[in-house]
Amino acid sequence: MEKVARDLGYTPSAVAQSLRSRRTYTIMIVVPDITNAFWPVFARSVQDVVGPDGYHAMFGNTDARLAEEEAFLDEARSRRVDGVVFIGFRLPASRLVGLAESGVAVVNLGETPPGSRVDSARFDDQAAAAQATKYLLERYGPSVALIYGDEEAPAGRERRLGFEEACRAQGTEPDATRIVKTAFTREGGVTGMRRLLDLPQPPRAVLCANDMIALGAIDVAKERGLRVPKDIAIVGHDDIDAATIVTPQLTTTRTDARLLGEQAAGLLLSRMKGEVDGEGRHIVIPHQLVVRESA
Amino acid sequence: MEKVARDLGYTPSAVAQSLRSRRTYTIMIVVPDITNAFWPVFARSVQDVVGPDGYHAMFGNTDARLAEEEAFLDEARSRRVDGVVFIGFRLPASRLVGLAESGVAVVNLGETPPGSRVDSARFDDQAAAAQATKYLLERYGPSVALIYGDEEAPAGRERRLGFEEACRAQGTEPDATRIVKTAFTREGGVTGMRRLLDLPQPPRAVLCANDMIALGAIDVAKERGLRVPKDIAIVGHDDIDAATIVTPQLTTTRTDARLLGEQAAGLLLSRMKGEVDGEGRHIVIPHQLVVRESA
DNA sequence: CTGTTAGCGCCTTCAT
DNA sequence: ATGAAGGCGCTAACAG
Repeated sequence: MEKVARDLGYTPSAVAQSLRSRRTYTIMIVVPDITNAFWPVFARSVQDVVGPDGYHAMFGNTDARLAEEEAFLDEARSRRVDGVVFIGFRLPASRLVGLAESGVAVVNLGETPPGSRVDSARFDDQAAAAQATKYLLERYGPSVALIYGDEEAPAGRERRLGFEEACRAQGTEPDATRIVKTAFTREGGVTGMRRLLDLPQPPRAVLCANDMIALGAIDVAKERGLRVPKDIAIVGHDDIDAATIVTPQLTTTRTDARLLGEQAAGLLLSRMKGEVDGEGRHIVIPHQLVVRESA
Repeated sequence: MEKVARDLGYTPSAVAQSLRSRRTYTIMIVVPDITNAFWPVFARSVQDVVGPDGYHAMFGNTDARLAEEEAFLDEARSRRVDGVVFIGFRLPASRLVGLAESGVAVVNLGETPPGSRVDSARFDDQAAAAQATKYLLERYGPSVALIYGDEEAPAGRERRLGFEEACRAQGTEPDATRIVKTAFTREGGVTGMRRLLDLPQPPRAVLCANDMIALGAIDVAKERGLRVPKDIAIVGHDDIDAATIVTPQLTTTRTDARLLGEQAAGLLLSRMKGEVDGEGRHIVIPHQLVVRESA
């Protein structure tokens, strides 16, 4: 009977099943841009963890825009997904509380208000930036600069804070003209580095808030005939594949996207399976300064 | 009334709507590995095209394995998705016919049997490889080699065919010892290049079946103190971001992932919206040899 | 124009 | 053991 049906090409409707069972076996992963090398690795690793339990993933690209962040959260609600992995650049994490309250598993990739049912997994970007800055200060002296992107984004703000924290810890008040805000892209790195090198007293070392910026900074150094790190040292953040492809290979902070994904997915899964039901759990993933050639 | 409901936090259930309307506004994108730089760009561009019409995307990573390719197709059936974008490495394209027949919009990223309702968008990999090989032959003489990956994969086979076609067209019978099969990865490029350089008569120029292989090949050339392209010329395929990050910048065939995505999504969308209903349409996307520094 | 009803496909419950 | 019924939440069709 069942066999006959299956031979006839019958497949049970997951949507009817979902309506009845109130489970969709669907999660939604909302990231700024799947095109940025970090996120595919992250997404893949989340999928690899939840897949064996029958969960499949939908993706949202917000481009770090508020409207998109809200739209995907609404979509997640509407579609009755079982879980959401979210990283908000504009939307306060508090906006996730309601979703979580309504029974969907929510993992936020960033600082998260305690006391809710929202889980979180994140890196301590401020500490990472502080560590990298300290490394630069000790090795190349007080003439350090920062190129970073979007101030609104937690990643941007935290890394700037870490940079300033490390400067102050060494007794150097961070110099505003040496903190350049552009964009988290290679092009942003080009712009930022040009601005720094055009200063009356260019810096000896530059912390870039991510590897793409660092790549652009290296482009400019080469273009001006400067040797890295001999004339100017450059540090990135993320450790994307390109970090070992570029010459000189990039010294950078490794934030392991795969590990973040596994941890986030673990939190999500345990909640979706009902193994956990209380208050949010919060994981900080360790980072690591990888010293290569550029500083 | 409706306003009150919405203020109370009510959101219509998309799953009930789907059951009723028989439309899920969901598409499934099945690729080998979202972690390979080409696919995020492709996926993003598909999403950007279908998103405005309310469609959202699920992703499947097959790792080019038959079981996964089948599993995701089954999942697509079961979930009653409105459309599928599929690239099969193991599964014959004919397996898509049934799905398409049952009313879901299907776009195959590869050669596709005519006479079905399956649409397709693809590059002509054979022609691309032939063109790149011809360039190498004209510029560096008959001593050319090929490093490629998976023979089962259409991309692998077609590129090898193109290489051989171009050799024969120049009157050189392709030399089997100079056709190395490894894997479509940087590591595969390392392995392949070592094998070629250890030959009694190493080649003067190497066609790599993708950029990752070419990156590995460049690693080996550097490690052995060979200058690229002075001592050995290297050409890639894909034009990933890393192609302009590596030194020397890679000469490669650009296959525009964004364009492929837009075209595929266009085909998909027109069918999902019922604007088209007949036999499959087939698009071949133009490629382009981008000459940079490595050859 | 507002209100009721039936059924999308499934699964759990209850009855036979 | 097999079978029938009800309802998950929605919307199209129909009635008042």
